[in-house]
Amino acid sequence: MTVDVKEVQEKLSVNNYKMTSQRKLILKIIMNNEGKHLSAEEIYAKVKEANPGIGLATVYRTLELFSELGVIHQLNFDDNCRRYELDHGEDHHHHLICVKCGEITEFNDYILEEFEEDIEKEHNFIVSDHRIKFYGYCGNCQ
Amino acid sequence: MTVDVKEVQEKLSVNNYKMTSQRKLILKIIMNNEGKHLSAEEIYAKVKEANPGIGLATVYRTLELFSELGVIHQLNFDDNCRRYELDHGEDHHHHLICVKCGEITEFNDYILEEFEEDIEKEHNFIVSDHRIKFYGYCGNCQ
DNA sequence: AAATCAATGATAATGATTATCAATATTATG
DNA sequence: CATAATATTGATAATCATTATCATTGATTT
Ligand SMILES: [Mn+2]
Ligand SMILES: [Mn+2]
Ligand SMILES: [Zn+2]
Ligand SMILES: [Zn+2]
Repeated sequence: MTVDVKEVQEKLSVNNYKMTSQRKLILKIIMNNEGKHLSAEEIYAKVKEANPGIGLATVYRTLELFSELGVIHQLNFDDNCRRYELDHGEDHHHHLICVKCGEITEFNDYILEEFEEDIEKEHNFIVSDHRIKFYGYCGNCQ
Repeated sequence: MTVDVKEVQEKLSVNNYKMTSQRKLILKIIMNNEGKHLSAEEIYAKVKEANPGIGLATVYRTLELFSELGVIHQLNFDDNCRRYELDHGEDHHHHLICVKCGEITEFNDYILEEFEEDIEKEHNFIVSDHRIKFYGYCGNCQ
């Protein structure tokens, strides 16, 4: 379930998109910063280090495109900007959010299988994805 | 765990805030629209019906205040505005989000108790709250 | 090479939220 | 009661993340 450039290239071409140098760079930035949950602006800053000519609009467009293709997905940590991380499909994780310092910790998801089935039956709803956030106090902030 | 006006009045006065007519009206709008997950603008529209003189800023301020006091909490359904609902403390619920039509369905939360304990031990994190969203297809959209 | 289509960069526009500030209401004080 | 002090409000301006626009550039096809 690890994402690699080749796989994304495939996804792009299947959908008649091209792997441009800008898109490749943005992808690499995201891959090299797993667990950092970068925002568009933060990605833009890093992207400019490698290619100062790149435009902010391209970053936003690429993030939108990668989201559509399921390469990445958006996160919301209540800090009024969207954040992004690679979409690892099945073996995904969720987040602990420290309400004091804002630190984000990841934890693996493994418990919701049977719960999903209950939900599907009880509400006639076909679950395709889910997201869990725990709020509380990290080690430093207790 | 049902929220009522008197209780909120108490919370306000304990923290040296006053229950003004505007605040009471906004609270009632939210209480009379349980399950609707109104945004600030939507609340503003309903508030104006009863009191056309009220300002949008007051709505935002009041929502902020109520959030701080734990009377309500924010929701994010990925539609680029914040939505609000009463905070029922312990007996809370979570949301199913139809990715096709956007319908929101509520479901009760009862499974995460033991999971929380695991999390707390494994990550040295004291959980105070959590939020779950399931994405998928509602009955109409399957 | 010319024509066609996709992608980009610069920049303007949008829209939700926040900040400002003068006016008004409420409470405390003499 | 009158007045000072404080809290709240409404109007409006500012902010800032995100989107839209559009001319330019790059790639692909004929
Ligand atoms: Mn993560
Ligand atoms: Mn709800
Ligand atoms: Zn912390
Ligand atoms: Zn639906």
